[in-house]
Amino acid sequence: MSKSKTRTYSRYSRTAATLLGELIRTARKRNKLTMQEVADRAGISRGLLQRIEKDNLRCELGTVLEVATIVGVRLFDADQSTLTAHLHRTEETLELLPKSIHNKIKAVQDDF
Amino acid sequence: MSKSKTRTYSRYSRTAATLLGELIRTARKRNKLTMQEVADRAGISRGLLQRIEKDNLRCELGTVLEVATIVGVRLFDADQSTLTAHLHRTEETLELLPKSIHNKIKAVQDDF
DNA sequence: TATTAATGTTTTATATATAGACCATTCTAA
DNA sequence: TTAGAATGGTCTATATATAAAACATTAATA
Repeated sequence: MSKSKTRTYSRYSRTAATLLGELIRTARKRNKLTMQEVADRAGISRGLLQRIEKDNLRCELGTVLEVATIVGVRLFDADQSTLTAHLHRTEETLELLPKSIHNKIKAVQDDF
Repeated sequence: MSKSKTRTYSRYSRTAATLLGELIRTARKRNKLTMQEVADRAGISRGLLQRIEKDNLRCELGTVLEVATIVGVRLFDADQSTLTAHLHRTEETLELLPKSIHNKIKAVQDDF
């Protein structure tokens, strides 16, 4: 259950989500696509696309990514091959890092 | 209901989600943070963070953004002020575009 | 202006993500 | 090596996102 009703998001997350939604809407219009058309291609309802282009924090990441891909908005500003290469490098880096983190001292570092 | 059980995602979306998850995991380890610690800060369960760092297509966009922010992964590779500026520009662009798209000819353009 | 399509919005039933508990396994530090 | 902690995975109840339909409003084109 939890108090998920009161879940809040940081300002950065909210701004990022709003920007992503508006980028999607702009790209859709640039491509002269109807909301219904994009929704059909993405396999989602028009209502959901509505929310994605507005306050899209409470949507599945997968559907947002799918819609973004359809209208041509690239999350990482990179094409498939670049993305794959980036992925490989990240996996190599991950190999070098410890499998698990052990924290004896509960260091509170709210520096972000 | 729909056939959501069979929902599929494009390769680009899957790669992007995997990359995002691994970037989060890498950043978390770099910051010497336990999964439990990050989950607590984000206000989510450890199990959900597990999925976010793995196959995170079926998670809320908001929680993914929140976790990314906490460990220092920036979706748009930009800080708050840059993001806000970008948002304003996008909104100005949106103003110039037509409010609605009218498509008489159902042009099928699967060029992405 | 009139007509038609696109968009905005609400409601309800349903599918599904999430929390939380639990247990197994793997890793780290002593 | 071993003890404790972190991680991986499963299960169930619940909260919530989603689809679909309906209707109102707004905008585009003839």
